[in-house]
Amino acid sequence: METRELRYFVAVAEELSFVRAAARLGIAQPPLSRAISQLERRLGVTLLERSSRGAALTGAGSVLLREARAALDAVEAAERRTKRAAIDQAGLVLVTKAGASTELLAKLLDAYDAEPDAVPLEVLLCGIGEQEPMLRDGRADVALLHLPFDSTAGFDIEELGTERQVVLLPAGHPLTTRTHLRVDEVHDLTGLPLPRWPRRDGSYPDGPGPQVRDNMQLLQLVSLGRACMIVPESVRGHLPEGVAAVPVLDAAPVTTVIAWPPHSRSRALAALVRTATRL
Amino acid sequence: METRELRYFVAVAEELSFVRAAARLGIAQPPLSRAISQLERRLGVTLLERSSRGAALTGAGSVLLREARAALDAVEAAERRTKRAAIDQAGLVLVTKAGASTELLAKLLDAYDAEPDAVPLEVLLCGIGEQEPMLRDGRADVALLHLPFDSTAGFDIEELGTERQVVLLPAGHPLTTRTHLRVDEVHDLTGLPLPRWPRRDGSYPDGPGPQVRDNMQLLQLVSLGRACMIVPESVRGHLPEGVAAVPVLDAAPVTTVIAWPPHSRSRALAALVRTATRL
DNA sequence: GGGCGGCCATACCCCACGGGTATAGCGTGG
DNA sequence: CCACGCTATACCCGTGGGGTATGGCCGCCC
Repeated sequence: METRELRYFVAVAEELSFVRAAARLGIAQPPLSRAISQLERRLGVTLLERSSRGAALTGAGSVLLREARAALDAVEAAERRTKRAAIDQAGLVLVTKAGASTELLAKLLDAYDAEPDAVPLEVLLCGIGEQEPMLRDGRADVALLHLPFDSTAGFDIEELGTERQVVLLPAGHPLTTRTHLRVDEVHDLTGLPLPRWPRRDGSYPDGPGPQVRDNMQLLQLVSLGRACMIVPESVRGHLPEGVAAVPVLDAAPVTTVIAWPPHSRSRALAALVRTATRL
Repeated sequence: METRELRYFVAVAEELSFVRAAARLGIAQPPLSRAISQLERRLGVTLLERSSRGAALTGAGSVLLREARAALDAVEAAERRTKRAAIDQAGLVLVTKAGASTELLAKLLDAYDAEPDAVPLEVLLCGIGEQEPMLRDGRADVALLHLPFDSTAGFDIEELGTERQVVLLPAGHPLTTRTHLRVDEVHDLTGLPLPRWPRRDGSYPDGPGPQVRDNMQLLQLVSLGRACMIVPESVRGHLPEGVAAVPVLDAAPVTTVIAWPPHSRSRALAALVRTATRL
């Protein structure tokens, strides 16, 4: 199988339409139909059920969609990492969620700068759930992830620390006088729904609660009395006016891990991980 | 980058010769030279230093070799898993080292057969270090690995158990009267060297000790008084005549894990893992 | 030191295949 | 029942991947 075939199939499988997929790929529809037919014939497998109103994935097609995405990520990573390896002063790219583990990140950057074989370290702050694909397709070399929110599937990891969670409430809310809360008490807060975060495709789940895209929005909504949110304890250091935090004793503790693609052989990465685990 | 280009590059990088690589690929040498040149030009990176006596990898070339192997494994896995998904009665393929964890494996097979959503389970016994590539390129769905010998890099795992290690000695050897030994005592056994196992490419490391390829050879050599070997405790149940086992207290304990490729969505696999962890 | 052999690059040719246009077949909905 | 939208088929063209022949370069051996 050639990567071109995989790209074509992924386009069709995602669009569920040969016409739209062809447009997205910048080619005409007939060659695309032919390419997919050839792929099916070579594999000896039916990947799509065609109808006069589009296409639907078969079971094998769903498998190939998942596997093809992974394979294309690997190819893309190969290209990116090779290009970067050719640059003399190539540093490391560290990616983490904006606003998370700021304390830890600052300490890590400081400590790493003091290391003997440190290289330039580029810090990339991204949104929810974007770190994993970046690590997988080579846009980043290393990430700070937060269990149980992020998946570490397929990466090497080291745990850096665990913290309890707190609920962010508007200052002056009755519950801010409490020394601690339970999860079910937080869910029962009428008038203070949990916000809705975007899914990977950018759409929002249904339900009550305001739609938020980043931590600034979240903090503002909390201070306005429109939402509450359970977050790791470490954000307490950077709370704006109008937002209070109360520990939630039975919320799942959050573990911060440093993650990198398996089989890495970079000295610089090893030094960074070593530094992180010694913090 | 197309997989054809990656296959070509891997061949050249492994052979360090355009002529031999072309022969291996079944094409003529000039098209291969051209393909690699095109790849380098498109990447804007020099991958190989040519000389009149062959080729040598640059730094970027080594990176691409590693990454290309991973990417090709992913593509191959995509193809294999898609084909298997199209077969109705596709079962699971479990791979483990021949002669290891026999006890555990037997229990697992029994227990899994009793599961409600069990599927046909094919057991593949392979040699040292072959499980990881098989899992990575889709020849197997799940593996029993043994830490710290096998690498679990890039896989999802669950621990199944830990056991101490014993040293296998010829029956009648003076040390067989001891109730336990230390690692340094085993290494000092003159006349009973540790055997040499093949590396991934099939060659053997230098040093004393007989060359062995599998457990049968090993046991025979031990019973002949030509070698000793530190192995997990569970092999004690299947020792032939002429081989004795003595616990080695400070040898690293061996952890058996069940491992599978990340992002699996198979019910059957989930059931197998669940069964294994409940043993 | 010169001829020789092995290796990679260049030059040139050919055809297979990827891509384009035109159009047919077909199911659906107004 | 027709019109629309989707996929499949037919046919053409050009690129580029593969082949052979050959040249240049370097180390080796006589």
